[in-house]
Amino acid sequence: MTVPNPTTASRPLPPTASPLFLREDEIRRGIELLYFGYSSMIRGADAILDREGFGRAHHRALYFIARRPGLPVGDLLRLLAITKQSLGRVLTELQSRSLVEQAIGTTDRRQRLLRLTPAGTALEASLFAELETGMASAYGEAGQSAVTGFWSVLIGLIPAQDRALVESLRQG
Amino acid sequence: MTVPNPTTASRPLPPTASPLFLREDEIRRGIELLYFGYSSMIRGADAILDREGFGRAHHRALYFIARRPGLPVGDLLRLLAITKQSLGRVLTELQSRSLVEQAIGTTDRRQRLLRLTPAGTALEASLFAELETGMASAYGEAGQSAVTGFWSVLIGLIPAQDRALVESLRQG
DNA sequence: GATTTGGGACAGTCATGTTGACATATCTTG
DNA sequence: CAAGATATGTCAACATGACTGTCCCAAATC
Repeated sequence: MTVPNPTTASRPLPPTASPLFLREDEIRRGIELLYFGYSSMIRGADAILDREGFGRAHHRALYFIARRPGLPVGDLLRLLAITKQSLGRVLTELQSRSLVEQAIGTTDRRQRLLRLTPAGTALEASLFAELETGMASAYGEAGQSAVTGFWSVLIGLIPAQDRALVESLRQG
Repeated sequence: MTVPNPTTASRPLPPTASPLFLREDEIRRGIELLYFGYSSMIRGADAILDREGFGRAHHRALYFIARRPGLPVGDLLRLLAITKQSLGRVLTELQSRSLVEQAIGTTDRRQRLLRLTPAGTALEASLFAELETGMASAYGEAGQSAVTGFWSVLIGLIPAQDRALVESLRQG
């Protein structure tokens, strides 16, 4: 723990409480806004998913395959941080609905490279549009420098050894 | 929809694609960092929850009761945005483990006002410490102005009619 | 007195995660 | 080339935390 231990409730208001108290409130505010912001962002896509008979797990798979066409199964597994069995069920469903297809890896023939079919691309685009609506208006309200701060705090939340994985998604 | 519809993949690189393309990448970066940042933040508490035989639903209930001692069940329901039945099970478990207790409402005797027992306070404090570790170091790395931006983008993600609920948690 | 509201409880279902074991194809290395 | 490591898929069994729908009681409000 890099910080002294502030207990939560009924602190008896010591004379010098103010900075520590404010800090805890700032931490709690971050926790809460992150929780509600995240929940709000994904809520928009849920109606589409329901209509299609899918859940959030399907959405996450579609999202990352859209983002990185040709993604091997193992990479997707590491991104989602779930077990092979959980992912397997989701991928089987997406493939049986012809939203995702596989190709044998070129350099490593053990790999199955995932990509969206045209139907999958269309569904992912409609899901993305839902998220985008909220995110774009939040960016617009907050302004560019706020967006930079938003990113940098979130990056700081990700353990150092996981950051490369996230950065690997970036545009290129 | 407040924005034109940018489709995701295989856009045939029109001459003026660059600004739109960059914007989509910025939106996707926000989506991804929010997903990974949120996941990273809560992952720390999971080990404690496992050890106690609880799940994230219990954590969320403990968190909000700690944050607003004397919270009525209905308010907690609105914060968590789950059904009464789902919350009921969680509260029953927390009460049977003597972490949460109820009192009859003073102004409205139908209400059940929730608060943590000393044991509940201790557990919540240990869970909070896990979240705090990550959040405090992310704040420290990013700096105060980034934190402000972080908050303001997240607030922008929350639908206007829900913001009052979130703000009602603030310190006071 | 009638209706609404706050809370609780029942049964049943579903989505999504888990563990552990095992199979197959392919790549890498001694 | 043989042996081991890796990428993937698949099975059974299970846990959690959501859901819907229905019903109930007590207290507040009209």
